[in-house]
Amino acid sequence: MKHQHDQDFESLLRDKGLKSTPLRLALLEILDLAISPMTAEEITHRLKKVSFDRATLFRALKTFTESQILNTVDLGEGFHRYERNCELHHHHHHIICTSCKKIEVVPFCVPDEFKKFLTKKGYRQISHRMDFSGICKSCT
Amino acid sequence: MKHQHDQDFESLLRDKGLKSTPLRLALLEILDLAISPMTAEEITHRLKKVSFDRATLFRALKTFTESQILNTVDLGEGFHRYERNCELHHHHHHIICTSCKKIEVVPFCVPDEFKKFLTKKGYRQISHRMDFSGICKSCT
DNA sequence: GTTTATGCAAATGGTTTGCACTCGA
DNA sequence: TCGAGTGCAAACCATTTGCATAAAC
Repeated sequence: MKHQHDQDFESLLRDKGLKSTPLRLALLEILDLAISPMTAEEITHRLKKVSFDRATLFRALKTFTESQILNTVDLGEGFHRYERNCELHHHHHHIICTSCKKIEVVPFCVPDEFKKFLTKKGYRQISHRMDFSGICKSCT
Repeated sequence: MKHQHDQDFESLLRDKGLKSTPLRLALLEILDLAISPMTAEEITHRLKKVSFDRATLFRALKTFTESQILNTVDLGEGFHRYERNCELHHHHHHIICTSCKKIEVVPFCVPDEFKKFLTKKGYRQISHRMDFSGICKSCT
């Protein structure tokens, strides 16, 4: 499985009705390779090559999230993280090490019964958030 | 089951090594009666009778959370909510209606296997967050 | 009399917005 | 060309902090 090229990113943007710009392509390149969800600041550091404005970055992150190109991840750190949202890498949850901040994907999701229960209670369009934290092996 | 009185709150504070002040007592009174976790703003409204400063409120909320008198709740709204943390009302999770913002407690928690799995992976002091959102019956 | 809590004012930090300009399609 | 995307500067908003004063124990 090889990485997507700029060309793929361009068609991705086109499919979503978004214009292709240097910042957006660079953003997709970085996030496509990321193993863990990245903060705006981490992204900024990796974007040194491309000139861009902070506001533009946040606008792009927001637009991409709305277009389902990215997921905005909240791990209770006081800021957001962003990750690619593609078929290879769909809905999942994380655990973050409270010491070294390493983030891993966790291989389970909220049990179906929970959703069923809430549906019976009359809730529609239910979604959930779940994340874990702890001290990882290396930090023990 | 009757509500705690100021006197009980005073001993609660004493037990935690905290000083008893008008604001703190008023805060405990309000939160002890609250059915859902409240925002700092909601609390401020209910505190009209007592004069206090915003910074002091946040300091009290922080102190109380550190002393386990309160839980700080994050439902991804962009601000925090606070709720009493007592034996009658321990660890639990919420669902918030995305339309009317009503919050309910949900009668389940993350399965034990999840924690076991993460423990086997080498994680210690694991904690979790889980919350739901959806459109409630009344808002359908 | 100490220690801790409070008020005031100013700062913080992530994120957003208004507006004029620029660039991609 | 024409609307979407960008840069700049300023605003936002929940929360925090420094510091001097005041209240609790």
